[in-house]
Amino acid sequence: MKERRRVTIRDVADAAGVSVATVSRVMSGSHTVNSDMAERVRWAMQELEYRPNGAAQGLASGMHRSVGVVLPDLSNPYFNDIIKATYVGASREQYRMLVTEWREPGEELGVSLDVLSRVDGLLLLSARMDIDGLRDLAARKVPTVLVNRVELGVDLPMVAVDNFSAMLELCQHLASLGHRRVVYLAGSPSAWQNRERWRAVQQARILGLDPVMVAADGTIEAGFEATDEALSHDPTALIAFNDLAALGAIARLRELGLRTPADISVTGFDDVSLARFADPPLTTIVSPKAALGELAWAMFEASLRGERIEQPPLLRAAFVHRASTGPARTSRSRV
Amino acid sequence: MKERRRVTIRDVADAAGVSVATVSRVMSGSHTVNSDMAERVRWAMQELEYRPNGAAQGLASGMHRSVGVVLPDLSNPYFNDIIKATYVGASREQYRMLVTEWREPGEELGVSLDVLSRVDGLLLLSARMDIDGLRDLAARKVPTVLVNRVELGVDLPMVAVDNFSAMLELCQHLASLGHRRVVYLAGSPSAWQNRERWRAVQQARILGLDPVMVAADGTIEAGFEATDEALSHDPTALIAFNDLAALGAIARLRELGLRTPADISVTGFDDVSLARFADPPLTTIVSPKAALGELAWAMFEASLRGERIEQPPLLRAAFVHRASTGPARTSRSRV
DNA sequence: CTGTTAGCGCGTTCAA
DNA sequence: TTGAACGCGCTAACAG
Repeated sequence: MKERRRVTIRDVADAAGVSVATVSRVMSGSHTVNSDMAERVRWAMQELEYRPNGAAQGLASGMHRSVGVVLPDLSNPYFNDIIKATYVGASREQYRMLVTEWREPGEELGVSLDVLSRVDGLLLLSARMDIDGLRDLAARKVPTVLVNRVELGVDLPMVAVDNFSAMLELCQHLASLGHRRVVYLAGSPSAWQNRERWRAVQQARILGLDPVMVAADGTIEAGFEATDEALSHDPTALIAFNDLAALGAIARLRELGLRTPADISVTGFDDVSLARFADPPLTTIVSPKAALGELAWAMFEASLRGERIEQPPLLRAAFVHRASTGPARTSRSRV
Repeated sequence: MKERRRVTIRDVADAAGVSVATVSRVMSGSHTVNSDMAERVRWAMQELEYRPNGAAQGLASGMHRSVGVVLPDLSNPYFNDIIKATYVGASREQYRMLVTEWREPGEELGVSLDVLSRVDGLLLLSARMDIDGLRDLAARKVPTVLVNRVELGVDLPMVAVDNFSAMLELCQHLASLGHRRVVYLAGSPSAWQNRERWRAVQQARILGLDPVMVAADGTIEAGFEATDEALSHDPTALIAFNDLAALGAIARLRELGLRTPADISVTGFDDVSLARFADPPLTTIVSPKAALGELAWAMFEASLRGERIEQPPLLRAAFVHRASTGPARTSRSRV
């Protein structure tokens, strides 16, 4: 295992007794190469343990064979399954994944642009930048797909779950259990998914629901902390923005001596892997995270090839009734 | 938002009426530049919305300003906090993060090498490749730090948690509660952390524990499914490789009508964010995931600068007693 | 089918 | 202090 200078295409060419162009050709799988010449080249590459320099390839060809993934928060486990599915697609095509989070709202566009010189395009997960930002990106004609966000009037391929219908179905479920006074534990106000879900909850007035919104932000901690304020509205059910917030809420309710669902029902959204193992198992919406990731990659790939992409329909998310919801308790003051 | 050709350093130079070299200098913060010239350049960069081409910078300077993060499984939320902390450090230094998982054991080295042509170095999270692989990497003299793995005889900086001591402390806790017959729900056999934790559990024989190992793999599902076999050994406590497996086990126990900890105690490891919100809240080990990520980045950075790195001591992980453990039930057959 | 060569965009000598 | 010119490693014409 001796130390060695980086071996370049030049070294391979010399070792094989051919030109660098030929080496480049066998790498790209060009069929216009004499087969035993190609064999010699491959042998030399093996022998020298040649690894093409990605930066050089990118600079010369304009293709980087990597995709930029931009998301709000790396620590949020919700994105894991999406990223995973995307990664599977990407690696199948020998693509690498450059992951960036932005944290500060307002940094999102900057971060995206920054990474643009090292990738062939972008996957924007749960983008929250304003429409102008999206338009800016769209105008750059760089393959970019929006995941978990739908924005009419922006010329970008997008893939998202039908949050509205799913949430409405969940509300229907609650209504049928006799719930009326409910609190929506909100996600980030600037998140499209939050707006859709809240829109559905409001729509559910026609089902008899009487919803109030309480701010949180889709983390366990936020769900935990927002619960006290939620209870001040004397609800029979808590509709959390997502599973994490729901889990946090349940933990707080337990602390307060309130039983779920006997005293109060709680619903989640997403069906993270823990949801069904929680106590009680969470009534929630199964968002097709893997499908989302796969589809996002597929659209990205199509976009790379310059194909004109037809907008796929919103992905359906299934409602699943587990044990965290039950009949509304009859209206008497809580414990 | 008109469409436009990529603006290069040339454009900036022209707009500012200077040479490209000068522009390059102000970018690198060279102090040998006339200040109003520098000002003009900065103005031109602003005006043209100039973004240096990363690939070109990488090619010219030999630095890619990005780090490769290699891990076993993107969907495992355990890594989120580590990656997050690493990312914070990296982005502070304008570094990007190229993330890759390997899935198939045996692909790890290949994946690592593959990414090496586009990054300045590697962060190997919970690496499971064999020593020869590590040595191969070490011989390449590329900045590489091992996270969650310690391997004497490999010349690579490494940072890890003191799994052994922490697990021993946890065992001490169980022993003091009168537990004797315990089952260790194992993680991946090739994971260093698993080996360390199991080693500690075995060591705990001197504390009176009588441990049996049952295969699992550190996921909720695996913990859930391994529980039945674990019970066949009639333990009073389950020591799970990590929190996820513990949570899965508890879910299964509940299904079986066994109460935690009244009928059987369960411990986790890591203290993922859900652990304290679970029912019952998990007795576990708080691994300093953020510190791990920060330290990993710091060591990587030092390694980049060519500094000789002194091996830091293992990070201490605190034991935390919550409600999933209690006195061993007196020995009578289970329900 | 193969080799020569001109860039890709930028960092970095080396003179001036 | 500044600019001209070379080279980083590779791809993609263009010749032959």
